[in-house]
Amino acid sequence: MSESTGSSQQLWSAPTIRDVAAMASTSLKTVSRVVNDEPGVSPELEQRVRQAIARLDYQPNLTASNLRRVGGRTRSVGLLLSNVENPLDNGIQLALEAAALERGLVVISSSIGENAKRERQLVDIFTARRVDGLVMMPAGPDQSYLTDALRQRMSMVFVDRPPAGFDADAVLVDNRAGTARGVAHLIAHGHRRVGYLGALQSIWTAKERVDGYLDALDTALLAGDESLIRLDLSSSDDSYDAVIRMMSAEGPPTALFTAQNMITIGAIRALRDLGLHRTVALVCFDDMMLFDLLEPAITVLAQDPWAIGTLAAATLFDRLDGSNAPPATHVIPVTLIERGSGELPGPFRPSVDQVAAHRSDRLQ
Amino acid sequence: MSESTGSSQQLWSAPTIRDVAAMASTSLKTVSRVVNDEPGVSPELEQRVRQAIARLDYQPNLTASNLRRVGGRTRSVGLLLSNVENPLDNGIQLALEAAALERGLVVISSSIGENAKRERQLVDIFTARRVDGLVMMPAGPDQSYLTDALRQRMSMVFVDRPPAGFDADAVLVDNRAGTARGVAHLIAHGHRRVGYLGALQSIWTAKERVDGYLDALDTALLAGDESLIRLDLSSSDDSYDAVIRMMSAEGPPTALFTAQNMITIGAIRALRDLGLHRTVALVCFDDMMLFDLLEPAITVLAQDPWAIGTLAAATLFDRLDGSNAPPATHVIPVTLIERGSGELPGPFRPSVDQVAAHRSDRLQ
DNA sequence: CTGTTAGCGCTTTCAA
DNA sequence: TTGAAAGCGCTAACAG
Repeated sequence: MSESTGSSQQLWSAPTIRDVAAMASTSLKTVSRVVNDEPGVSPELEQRVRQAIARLDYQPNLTASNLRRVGGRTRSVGLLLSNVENPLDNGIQLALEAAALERGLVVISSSIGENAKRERQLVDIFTARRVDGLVMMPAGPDQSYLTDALRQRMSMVFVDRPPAGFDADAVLVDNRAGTARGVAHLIAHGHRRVGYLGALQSIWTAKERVDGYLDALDTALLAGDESLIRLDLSSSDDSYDAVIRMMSAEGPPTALFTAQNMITIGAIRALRDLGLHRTVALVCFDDMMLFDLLEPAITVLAQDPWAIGTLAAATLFDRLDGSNAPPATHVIPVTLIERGSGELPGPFRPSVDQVAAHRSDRLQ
Repeated sequence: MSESTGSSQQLWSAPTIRDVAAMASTSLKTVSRVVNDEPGVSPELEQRVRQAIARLDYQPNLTASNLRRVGGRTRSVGLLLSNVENPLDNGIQLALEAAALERGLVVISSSIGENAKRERQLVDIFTARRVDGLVMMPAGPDQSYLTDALRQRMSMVFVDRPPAGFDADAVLVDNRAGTARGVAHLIAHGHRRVGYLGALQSIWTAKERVDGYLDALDTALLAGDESLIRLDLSSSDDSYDAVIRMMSAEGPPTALFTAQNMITIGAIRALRDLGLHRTVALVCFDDMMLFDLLEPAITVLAQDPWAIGTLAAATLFDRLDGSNAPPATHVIPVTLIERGSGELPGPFRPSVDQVAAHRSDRLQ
């Protein structure tokens, strides 16, 4: 341990376990025992060691200890999200951090965006740091670059989107059934022309949701109409434009389903500007703060980020504890929250049957 | 490198640099050179080594390499936020992650909440992991547990709140002046009784903001009124109750200033329920998505999380690069965004002078 | 109870 | 251009 000459920090080095041992006039191993609360150190010696630790302001170097420790675990887990500014991602991060802290793990996180290359780059970085486990929301179309060999050293759990070309645990949401229910809700309220505004089709959830929309049309024996479907919207501005155009065209929809929160915001703006927000019904995938304070308040299919994050953490920890069960996929339900925008009536008065059918569906 | 027997992952170990050297029939050091792009390896040998790396799916162990490397940097930075679900925290995290990635650093993050004990616990955890730098939003009232010795090894930058009892770089926001400007805005619009709803006084920003409120009253030669001030609100429900009570009491305010986003949400709900949202003016600290879509739209003092995070990152990197300048505090301005709720007129018609004064103030 | 020796995976130093 | 040896800070295995 050398003193700083006062210039840059590199010149100063942290006290090591040797410095402590020297100051306490004992051996390296004894200090190690004290630091790790291992038994077999006399109270007097322990006292001396603790004093030396305090005096030197010694902090054990966890990365060095992990190197030799059995199993070589770093007690860290990686988290690869799409975008920390998204409420779903936040909730998952918060839940994982809470679960990890309880277990003495730290979370290393980074945002991928929707970029396959960056996904691989970040997986490499995390692998090089030897995280014990990885929770990820994959961006790329294919995860076959992940190998079984890698899985041996790093447990992996996918959230929100399943892996492709690689078999692993996943915690998903019932995008398809949820969307179908939301669209059925609009149909039950008398709508026959329901517009659909979807996100980038490269995203798995986006594809599932369109399928759910088509399912609902099928179930109601309604024909799909190309002019009512706009996909690959990547911002609220995209969505704004799409809604303006769709509502201004021939045979506009009487209701809209927006498949993601940024798209929803653009749609709300557009409906306002057209003066149609109290006329055209709206159901959205993803809840957001303040949706309940808009007029009309927004009817949504709400996901449960905390549940997703908590289940992902539990699944990961099972693997870390040595579970060898075959990979499983967990699906978390979404909740339809009726607030007004989705209950604006359509031109076809709902029959008692339809409403009843819808009600019983909801109870299920 | 031993094969797995198929049970648990601990039995399998990752290929090491030795395995690669053996397979390429060369020495350890040569492989190291190839991995680190050091010069002095013949093309043929390099080729052999790269093949072995690919065949073994070798990934260098970064933590092991950092152990011996000069300076001993782990190329990681810690981020301690208050709450990842807060938009300000998100923005800072996103900006820091982006800056860190560009520099080849990873970000280890965790949320403190408003708990001083947890703050220290997390600082210890990050110290033990030898992060090169730390960006933190302190929760506790005192950071004197941080030492100069520690600073030598771990650069520190505080965001949103300054450290107490320890001198370090900080990136703050002009909470006091910003709040004063927001309150002056209400006064200029004819209000004399402005209610104030504030967060936990244990939080530095909360204290600054009350002071700003009092400053504005002083400047306008208005007397403060205890019944118009509610502090230590910790949730939107708290805020809701406080507003209901304040508006139902004798001599209610004609305008409100809410000092934080959750408090704002409670206040908006309360005003709605009282049917006063088009009557009582409202200016808020912190912007949120959808504030512009409420009726009336919400006038806010907006912070710039990206600017805060980017500046914090730049400041931290300066230190990592060896800067020894005395610690500096940077203050980022807030922006008043007029949207309607803050421009609802009060009982005292503004004089031309007042409006003019206010306008020129805004230009500054 | 205490200490010694070896070695984790890698970089450094220095010699060939 | 290449490699052997030493050692980063710590724990494991095995002595005393």
